[in-house]
Amino acid sequence: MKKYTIKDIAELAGVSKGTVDRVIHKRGKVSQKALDKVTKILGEIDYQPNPIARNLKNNKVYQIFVVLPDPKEDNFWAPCVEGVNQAVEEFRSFLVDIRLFFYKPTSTASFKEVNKKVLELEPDAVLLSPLFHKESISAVNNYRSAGIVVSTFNSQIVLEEAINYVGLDLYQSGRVAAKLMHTIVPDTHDIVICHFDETLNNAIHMQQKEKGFRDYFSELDGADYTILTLSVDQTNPDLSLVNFLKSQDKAFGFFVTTSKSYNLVEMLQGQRQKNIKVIGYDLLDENIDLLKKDMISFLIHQSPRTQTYLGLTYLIEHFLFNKEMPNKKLLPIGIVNSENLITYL
Amino acid sequence: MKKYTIKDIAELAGVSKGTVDRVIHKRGKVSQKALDKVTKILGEIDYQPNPIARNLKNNKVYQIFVVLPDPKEDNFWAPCVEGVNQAVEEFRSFLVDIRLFFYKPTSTASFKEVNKKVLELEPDAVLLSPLFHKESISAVNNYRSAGIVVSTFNSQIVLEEAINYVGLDLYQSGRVAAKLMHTIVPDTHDIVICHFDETLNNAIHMQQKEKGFRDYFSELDGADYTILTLSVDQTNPDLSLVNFLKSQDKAFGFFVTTSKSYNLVEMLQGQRQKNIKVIGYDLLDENIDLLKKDMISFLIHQSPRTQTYLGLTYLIEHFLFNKEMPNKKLLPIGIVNSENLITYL
DNA sequence: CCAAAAAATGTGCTCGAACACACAAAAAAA
DNA sequence: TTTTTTTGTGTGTTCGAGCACATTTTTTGG
Repeated sequence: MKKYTIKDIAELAGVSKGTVDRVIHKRGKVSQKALDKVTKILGEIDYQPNPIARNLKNNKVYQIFVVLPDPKEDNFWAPCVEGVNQAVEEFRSFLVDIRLFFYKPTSTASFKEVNKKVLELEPDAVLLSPLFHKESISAVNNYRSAGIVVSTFNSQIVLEEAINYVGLDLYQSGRVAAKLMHTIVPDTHDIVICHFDETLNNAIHMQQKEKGFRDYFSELDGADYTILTLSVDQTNPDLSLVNFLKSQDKAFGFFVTTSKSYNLVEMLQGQRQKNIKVIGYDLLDENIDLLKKDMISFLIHQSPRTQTYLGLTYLIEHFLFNKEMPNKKLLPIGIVNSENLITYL
Repeated sequence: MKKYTIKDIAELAGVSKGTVDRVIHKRGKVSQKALDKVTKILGEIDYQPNPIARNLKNNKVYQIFVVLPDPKEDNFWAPCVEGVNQAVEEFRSFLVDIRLFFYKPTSTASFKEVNKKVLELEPDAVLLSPLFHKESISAVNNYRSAGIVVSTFNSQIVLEEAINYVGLDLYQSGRVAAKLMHTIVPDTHDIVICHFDETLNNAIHMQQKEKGFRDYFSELDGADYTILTLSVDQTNPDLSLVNFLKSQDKAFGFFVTTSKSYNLVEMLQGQRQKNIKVIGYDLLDENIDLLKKDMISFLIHQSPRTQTYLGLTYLIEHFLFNKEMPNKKLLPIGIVNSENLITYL
């Protein structure tokens, strides 16, 4: 349990702490004889440099910038800001400077602009929500060539070199929804996958979720579900399919791939159909309300707050304490009903 | 964003750092004039002592001992040990010494003995699983009068002074199970609450869960469920009620309040009754197996691994970085089905 | 009024790692 | 052999907080 210091090693090897330091950091200027002596000791004991002392001398304020959509434009991002604030609070007395940068979730131009600005400010690390796939890859590459550490959250992007990611396995979350649907809805119901979004930003998101959902049912045997896909552009809602559904007296199960379940429920609420089950994503106030009223059966929790909080924590502890960062942290896919809801808030 | 040091304050107030130190730590021996000057500056700026520098001088190896049931006796505790190991790994290079102490979950004598041993070793903190209520209170009091910090996990005990706790709200977890049962089982089914345990250690546990479960249904209107309670002593299983259930051709929903769902399924599997739904606790291998086979509908995850990991993290960061410990950390009540299972492992 | 006691204040060292710099020893050039 | 250069080694300082101890200032009592 003894913790060795550089001084201890120096004494054991019969050299000075400067020499030990040079050996450890491979700074050269060490004779073969001295190198052998120190290497021998290092092999015998388990030397762990004291990360606290190391950082003390460093005495550098690490700048970590968080880039994400403006929660005023889409409330889904509000908990992410809370997660950031929690990290700020928790590391207030440490030498870190965390700043928030918002972009418009509907504008790739805004995304580019904000990333350009952040790049010019030369932070030590960026925690990024890579909403736009192509632009994100280019942004990440820019950061990297400037020697800036990049972590991502909420949606995964694929790059040659691994990139840190904190978030859900979206494909699997689709499967989770499917399993829940299968549990609460018999195959006499038709199942509708709903894509709700202002634009097609979330295209990859939604595709991954749909794929998981459909895969689950196609792997099923002994059950015959009909599964439809419905895309709704919120700004100009094409109600034809919805109207069709309303006209039917059939029972339905809806899987909403975005946080906009409440929109679907709104659209359907004129017609009081009893045999409708809705499964969606995210604990927005509007969704919570409907979950409590049993008009939504389950919500899948993407833990937005935890995503930014954890992402930041990993970065901070990496810089301050030389801790290793997991390069992929997949969060538990939370199934939320009206009763475990409060434990997630 | 500027981080002030004692030296900064000393210069601003026109005194020496020694005087500032005496003011901050209220060590006295300071004139009214100097005190006023320093207090004024302290009021103007936001001084946060650098926790890293503080701890450097301290240079103390903190001993934190974990007391929990032997996982060899009850496999439920194995993930707790993993959580401990994760914390050990993560803080390897810090000045902490974490040790495990096991007691027999069936023996209060063993519990007492282990706690006595730990008390004599005088650690700085103890993370305790307070399985036996009365004995736990006495153990906690002993630790406290010896100036040892105590945190608890997995089950809550009530004391005059608040005690740190990391774990589930068990009452609420009962309600979650009830909501799930209500979602998947119509009121033509009878519902059976099953208490499985070797001894009655878990009495409080199970009572809290049962209360939550029953409360949910009694608050329900427009549905008429019949709810029975079945206690099974595993060492000498009284099968009378089980036999009764088998003889019936009715459909049932079972809520198992312990991790022993697999025992129930075992007992019932002779009679292939289709209309049986089981909801239980904990991701034991046996339960996981049945969850995948759809013979258990949902498992409630108590996050044993996270409980010890978080409990330790709080203690370590409290000692090393003067971070505040939340005195009650209620973890999310995880609803697990066959698809989100892997995200919890 | 002055010495002694008491109170107030400042200085200096420690913790461990990191690195600059000074110095010493060996090797190369004169 | 002497003077440079090169290479190797050790010493000393820094970071910020905390506390022991030395020093200065003020107060008290004879």
